[in-house]
Amino acid sequence: MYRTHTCGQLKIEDVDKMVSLAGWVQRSRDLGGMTFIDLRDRYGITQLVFNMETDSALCEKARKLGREFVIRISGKVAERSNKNLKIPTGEIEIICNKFDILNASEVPPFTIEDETDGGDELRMKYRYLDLRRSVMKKNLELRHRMAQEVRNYLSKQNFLEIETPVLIKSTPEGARDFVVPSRMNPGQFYALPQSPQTFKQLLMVAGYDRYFQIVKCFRDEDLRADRQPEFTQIDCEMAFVEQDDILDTFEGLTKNMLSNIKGVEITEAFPRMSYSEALENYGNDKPDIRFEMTLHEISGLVKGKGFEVFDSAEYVGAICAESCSEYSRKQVDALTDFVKKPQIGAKGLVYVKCNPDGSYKSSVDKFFDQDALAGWASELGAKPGDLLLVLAGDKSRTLSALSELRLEMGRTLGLMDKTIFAPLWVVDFPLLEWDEDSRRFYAMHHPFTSPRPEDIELLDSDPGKVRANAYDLVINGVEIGGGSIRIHDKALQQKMFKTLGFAPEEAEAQFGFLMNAFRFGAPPHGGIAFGFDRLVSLFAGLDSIRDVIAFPKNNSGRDVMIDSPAKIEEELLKELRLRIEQAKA
RNA sequence: GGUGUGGUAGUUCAGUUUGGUUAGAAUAUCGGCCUGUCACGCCGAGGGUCGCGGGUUCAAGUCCCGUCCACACCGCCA
Repeated sequence: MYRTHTCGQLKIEDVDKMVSLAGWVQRSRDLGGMTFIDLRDRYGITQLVFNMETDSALCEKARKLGREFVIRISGKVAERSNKNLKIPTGEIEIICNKFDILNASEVPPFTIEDETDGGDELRMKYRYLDLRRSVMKKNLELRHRMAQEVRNYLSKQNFLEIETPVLIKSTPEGARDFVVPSRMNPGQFYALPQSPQTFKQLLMVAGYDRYFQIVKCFRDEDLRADRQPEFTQIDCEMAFVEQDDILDTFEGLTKNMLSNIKGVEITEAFPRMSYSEALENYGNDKPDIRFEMTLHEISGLVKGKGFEVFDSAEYVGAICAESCSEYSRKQVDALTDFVKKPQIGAKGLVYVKCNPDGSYKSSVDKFFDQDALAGWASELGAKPGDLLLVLAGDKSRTLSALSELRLEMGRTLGLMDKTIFAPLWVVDFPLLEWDEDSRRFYAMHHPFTSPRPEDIELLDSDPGKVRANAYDLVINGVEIGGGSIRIHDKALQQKMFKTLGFAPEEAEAQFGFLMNAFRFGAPPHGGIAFGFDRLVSLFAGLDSIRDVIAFPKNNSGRDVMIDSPAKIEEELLKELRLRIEQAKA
């Protein structure tokens, strides 16, 4: 037996017990006459003590132990004369009488501490060392507990966890697929699922009316801090339900998780906001409602005063930053630079300082008198001491720039408290999105999303106006999940494919399996999927999902630890009947 | 595909604006001293392809061009 206890286990009650422990040398403090060693395992840290007077040979040996050596020790638990109340085992130490080095360690390339000196790249390359740090351990423990909580909650609600295949087929629409060549079927490829979408719908047809799965999904698109090529979803589907049934069920799940994991009790119902409301008031479809500072259109108030920028703009909108009227020239310039960044894309920024004395000072005083500016302030509900920030231009770009500006101000003013959770449902998404490049409509959610019944007739006349039975769960400005009521009728599904520009044969070839299933009694159904990595990182208070994934990939989709993706043997290519076309020099 | 930031000791960074002596700090490592430390302390030492390639110059970490890598973002992500 390697050990009798773990390094987080022994307490003052265990004094005088003879124990053995195994773990890693976290740090040693060599005082000459005696040496202390912190021994670490998954469960904690226990201090070992070696004394020259008691056993000089053993103590000498202990002095030579380096960081991250794996050792096994035995000794007697003793009460410390100087207690360390900062750690759970700080009242005791082990007076060692024997130890073995199970494995020595080279000096690690970075320190294994909460505040490590290692940069991201190095931590990724030696991920197994990074994961030894207790902050990373906490993240993975949180992830585990959250997964358990999901399984418990949904199982109690009669959901069945059913696995779906990973080798499936590529379909048009949506993200790029990762593909896997088939050796037994030369020239043909499997695709990895972007989500188990069609399979869970087929499970509904099969009568498994409540399905869930914590499942890997794959999308071959460019990455971000919150996007990995492979990521995990809490994927669900329910039959014989309407939108409210799904929202209620997953609102329950979310509240339960917040309560049991974070100790955050939310008693009232999550607010529901339409997609168009979200755009008008927040400038995007995933509003962070931890703070107000909503967008206000003031086009009507500003036109026709001879200020060309406003007169020629499709949309003029503003936000009100509370208590910022004392902003210096430098601070306003910094905000102007912020909105003029290419990613934001505004041409400039107009400000109005609502001075504490009730007067107004703006960058457009030449065109607007005090009364006009007072009118703007009143529209935005601004008080003396506030600062109005105004952007103008074409509507969609200006809304999104105002949204970015609002978030920037929220960050600056400290309004984004990570311990507050502000969830809401965004509903009534458009069914379709026009794409200018390919001159056709695309499904905003996916091609199986049901239009709202009252909008179905618009499918022929004005497809862009059709609203979908689709919904997103947004928490603190992060899109945590989304779903929809699906089409369960063959004719409507065919009509949908037609609107998306699929020829009937094409639709049949790509999605015939689903439409065939709809011929045999498909129940009304719908579902939702939560981004599990995002949910965990939100609960952990992190901005990147990489720290809640044991072995993530970098910005370019590479795993720098195992160095993948990588070339494969010529022999293997041959077997797969694949030839690599060399990139042009 | 694009925009921005960065790449200097094992590591994290300063130094680059304005080219000029032997490229610094912290931390880690190694050696010495130290019997109650817990981020131990004190003394000392070693440690550099300034990402890579080219150019300008008497002289390049510093200026110019190219390139690679990392990170953040835009496009993209049903």
